[in-house]
Amino acid sequence: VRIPLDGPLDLEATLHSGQAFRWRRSSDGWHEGLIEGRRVRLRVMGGVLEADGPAAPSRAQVAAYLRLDGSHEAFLAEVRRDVPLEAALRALPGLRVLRQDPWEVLVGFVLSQNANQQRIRSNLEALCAAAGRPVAGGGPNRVPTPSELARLDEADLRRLGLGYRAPYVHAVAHAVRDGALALDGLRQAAYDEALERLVSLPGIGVKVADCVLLYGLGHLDAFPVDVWIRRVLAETYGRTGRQAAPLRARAFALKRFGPMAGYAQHFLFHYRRTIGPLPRPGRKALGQAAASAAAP
DNA sequence: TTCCAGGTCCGGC
DNA sequence: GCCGGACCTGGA
Repeated sequence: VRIPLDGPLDLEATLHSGQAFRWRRSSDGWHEGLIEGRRVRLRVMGGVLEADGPAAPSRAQVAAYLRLDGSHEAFLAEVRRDVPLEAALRALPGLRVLRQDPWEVLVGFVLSQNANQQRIRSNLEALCAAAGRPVAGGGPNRVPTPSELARLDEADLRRLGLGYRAPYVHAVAHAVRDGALALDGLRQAAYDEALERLVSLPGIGVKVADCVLLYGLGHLDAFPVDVWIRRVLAETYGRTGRQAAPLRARAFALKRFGPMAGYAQHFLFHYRRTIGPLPRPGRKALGQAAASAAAP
């Protein structure tokens, strides 16, 4: 499949910025992974996205996953920009927030607590190898469904190297399998209600829930606050302590960036992780408290 | 060897 | 409500 692109698409940044954990770089700029459980490799050449493989996902599935449907441009058009965000958007022109399967995102981010990207990946692959179905064309298995994952007990999960996350994964698999948590139902739910439902599960706090909402459930107003965003809030916006607590941070972000603040978060996050501290807004643009806190 | 990694839970103020 | 410590494990 060949899909002509309207604007820049940076697969390297998009697929390896910590929103998805299973993509692998292969030779010549190709990235290999699964979309909708189908094996595919992707690359961008001369303004065209190439997606191929023997049983590759459809054009529509690829386009939806990468937001080649105008939703990325809608973000660019509608987001409110300040100096730091403008710098991040300019430095990362091809970065996008993927539209992923919420179940896969949920499992990935439950594994993410107190871990690094490499460990998250290795744990996730271990789960897929142990409980997921094989894929046509070989390669890594699909992410196990809730029922498939629920067949492993806590001891099994610990043997796979999940550590203390084992009971969390076990509980989450059972909750989704048994319908105690209906993920797809959370798409239409209001942010507050969806957050409350997710956080009620063991091992899911506000940070993980926000990631599931943003990366998997289309709640672009979810604003995950992790250590990197905490750094941005402190260094760039002079917000520390209570001012950086998730609830207040989200309110601040929505006011500053608008209803797609979560999408903007991914740019701030990736910039801070891969490039460094963001430029600071002019004093006038900061809130009064922040401006006085930032003063010498 | 020691420390840290995209957090969450639990107990004490 | 807020603050601090423990928590599996693998890699630097």
